[in-house]
Amino acid sequence: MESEQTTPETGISDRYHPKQVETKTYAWWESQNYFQAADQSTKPPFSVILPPPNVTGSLHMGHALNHSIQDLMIRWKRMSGFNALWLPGTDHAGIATQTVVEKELKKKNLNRKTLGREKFVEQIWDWKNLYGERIFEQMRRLGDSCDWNRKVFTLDEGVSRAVKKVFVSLHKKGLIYRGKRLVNWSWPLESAISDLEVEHKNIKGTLFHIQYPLADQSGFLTIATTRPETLLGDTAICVHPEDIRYQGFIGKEVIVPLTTRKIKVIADNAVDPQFGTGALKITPGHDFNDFKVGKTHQLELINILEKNGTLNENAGVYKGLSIQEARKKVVEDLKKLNLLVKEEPHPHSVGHCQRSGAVVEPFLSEQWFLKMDRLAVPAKHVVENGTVRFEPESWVKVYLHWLNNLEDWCVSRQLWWGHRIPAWTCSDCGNIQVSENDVSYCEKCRSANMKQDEDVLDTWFSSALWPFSTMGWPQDTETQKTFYPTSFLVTGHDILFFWVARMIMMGLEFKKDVPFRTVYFNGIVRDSKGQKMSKSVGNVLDPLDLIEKYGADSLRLSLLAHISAGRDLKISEPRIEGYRNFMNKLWNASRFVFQNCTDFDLANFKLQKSNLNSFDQAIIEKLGKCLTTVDKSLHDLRFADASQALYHFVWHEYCDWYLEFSKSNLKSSEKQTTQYILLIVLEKVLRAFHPMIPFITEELYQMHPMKTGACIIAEYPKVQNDREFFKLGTENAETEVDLIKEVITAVRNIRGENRLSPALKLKIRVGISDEKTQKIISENRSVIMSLARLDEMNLGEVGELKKCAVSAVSVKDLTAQVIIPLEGLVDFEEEIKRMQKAIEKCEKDISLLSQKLSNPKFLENADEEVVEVDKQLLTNSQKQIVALREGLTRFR
RNA sequence: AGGGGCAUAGCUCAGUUGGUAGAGCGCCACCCUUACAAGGUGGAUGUCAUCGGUUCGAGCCCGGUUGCCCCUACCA
Repeated sequence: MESEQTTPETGISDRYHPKQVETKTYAWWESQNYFQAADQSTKPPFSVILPPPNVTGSLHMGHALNHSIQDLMIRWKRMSGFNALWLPGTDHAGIATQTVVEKELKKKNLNRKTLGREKFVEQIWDWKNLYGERIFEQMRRLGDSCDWNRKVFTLDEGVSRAVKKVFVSLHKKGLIYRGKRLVNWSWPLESAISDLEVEHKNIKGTLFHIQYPLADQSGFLTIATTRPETLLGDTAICVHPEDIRYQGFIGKEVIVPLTTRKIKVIADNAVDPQFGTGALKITPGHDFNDFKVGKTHQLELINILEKNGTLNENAGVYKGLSIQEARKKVVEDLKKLNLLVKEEPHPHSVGHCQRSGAVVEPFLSEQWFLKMDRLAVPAKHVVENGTVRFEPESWVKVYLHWLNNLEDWCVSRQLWWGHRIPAWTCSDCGNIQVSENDVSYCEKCRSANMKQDEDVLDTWFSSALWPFSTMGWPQDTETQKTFYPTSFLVTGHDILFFWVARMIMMGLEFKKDVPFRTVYFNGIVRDSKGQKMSKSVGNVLDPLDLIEKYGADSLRLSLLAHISAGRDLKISEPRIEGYRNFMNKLWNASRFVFQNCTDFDLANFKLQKSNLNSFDQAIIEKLGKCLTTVDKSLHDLRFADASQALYHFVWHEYCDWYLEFSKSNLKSSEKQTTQYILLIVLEKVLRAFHPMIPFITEELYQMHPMKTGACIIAEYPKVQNDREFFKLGTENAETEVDLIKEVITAVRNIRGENRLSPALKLKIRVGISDEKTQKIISENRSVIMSLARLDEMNLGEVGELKKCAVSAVSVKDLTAQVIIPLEGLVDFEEEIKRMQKAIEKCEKDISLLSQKLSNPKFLENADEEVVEVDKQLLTNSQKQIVALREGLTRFR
């Protein structure tokens, strides 16, 4: 049975309900314009551009991770006095979007070809206007604090202008050129794709050995191929020049099977004599290597394919067949002619189109290319010299290696959705004009028959300009002056080449400065078994479901608390549940504080340093250390460390101990001081935790009597900014409190090990041999008695140990023995075991430490501090073992 | 083939100048102790993959081996 309790005085529920908080809070932040950054400000700038999600996209776990990091950084910087801009936008995602809309059309029995370009593009726009910003709504659920007023779409007019300008400028510089080349062709898309869009997959293929009859009928030459149908485009046979088997064949002619064409046998080093038969058929029109060989030997180039992947008239009777069909047919026909001499299984890797999944065919066509070598040089430098920092650094090598081995980038796509290439061809004289503005007549022949290029640009072309095209470039805007270069980029390493490298090149070329200072590579979110999440496997976790179930903060923290740069992250529901429990813990701790502080008079309270007890000083000390760790971790981009430090402080320092100590202090004359410390520590924690878990912290902050406005724009707590307060914390108090905790833990331990009921109040004795310890224990008698559940505690000599459990505690130079008479309470066997174990541990320590300390080389070489610590440990262990042994003998 | 990464408690992972192995989850036991059972208290569990080297001292540094993962390129 679950029952919902609320506190009458405060009306706060005893469980945290994220749903009741999140939407309301987000709407409030947005209405107050808290996410807005200013183009001009006296504050230092901090800017992040959102890697633009596809308009077809919906929020997945990858986004959740990536955005949690960005939002953490933005909120942290915003609270730390920066003019923080998180600039959102979406990507038109050429192929992806076109595919989605085509599918929609298919349902209505339409297709893009019958619709025509103009109508089809209209349809896509309609679709985009309907669904294109769905992901922004989902981002709001996560809590992303983007400056929504600045949202950009890659096909917006401003961005389009930037794209045209860059294209024209690169063309003028001779970096963009048109060329007829072999490209990776995706026949379902009927478009070229870039090298990066080709995915290599290992498949089980077949190696066919095929005989080519010599033209002089003196015999055969046998070649091996995995793609027999391409023989229809063969224009040579090639062997290695030093291959003795084939010396007699070089220069002769063979007949291409199934045709009447005669082709030459040539020699080239490109052939590996070890592979297959050592003879290679050359098909320059359909193979990248053959294309090169064809070029050096000036071979004819035969194209046997149509754009849609069927064979053309050059394939003779095979015309109209698909590649697969043709392959089957060719093999059959070769068999009939007894020209197929061998088929062997041959595993090899084949390029597939990343988008459509089809096998990529090398295909000769006219495309636009961007020369990369010149752009790559400065892009290498800025990463080498650290102007752009990669985190983790290991990606630098990968990046440089790629830039050193660059092919030119095929930037044209035979699609309809995207930035149309700003180039016009004269139908009369063939002149090509590239221009930012529409071209109406030919500059060469004055003809008005100018036709714009049908192709659009690769989506990544506009993405490469994103850091400045979103800020109004090519116009000279204040936004750019303030926020370019951006401060921080968070992205997956899968788009290091697609996007990051190209942004660096374009930024340097057109803004003369890097696009960002730091790139943080987040890993991939995997399922609990380490598998990639995929629909077909059915292991996809939907962030929106998780938010619905556990709240956005739980999701964010479970991601943030476990990331380390560049490493993949396994996530499962039980983990998120754990962080949901933490939210509840924080909620209830706050509830406790608010309940107990309803009578606290903040306005008239004046903190007296002398009123602070050890617990107060110790918790301030711990909080200071925690905040220092958080600050350092965030600067070092160690988000997990920062999150865990706060998590640990809240649960295991503040809740487990300070709150418990406060219960008796709230009844004492120090009540007001305790209330104040309870409140102020919580208030700082809420602010410090806000960037990771914004919703719950804002909600609790709004209930907090010390709030000033909104948590989201409150100052981020830092020890340096609050020296007066943190000076109140002391190491001495921390040590004292640690000793008190140890004593309490010792009693609980004996109780637990001996299965003594928590309800049973115990009588104990604490053996003490120094005044300092004596003072601490006696001053905190009531707290110890209450938390250890005692009804009697005597201090003094160790005394009589007959039938007593003994536990020795020590913190730094403070030591004590906790002695509990167990006569009549327990089965002694358990207690004997416990004490024997403790003695064994002591013995082990003593032997290890004394061995170390008697080694002269250790004393010589080790740091003084290390030696001191070890000496202290040894002394303590020696003291402890005496009492334990004594106790054990008296037990029997 | 080249490059990179990983191997630590049953699971997921920390462990940043080398100084006696940690957390969370899970597990076991006892507890509705007036913030929280989405909780409290206590407990068990590791030849830190393997071999060798450097060192007074190695989870950490160096070299070899094994196993898994990723990237780039090629595979007629």
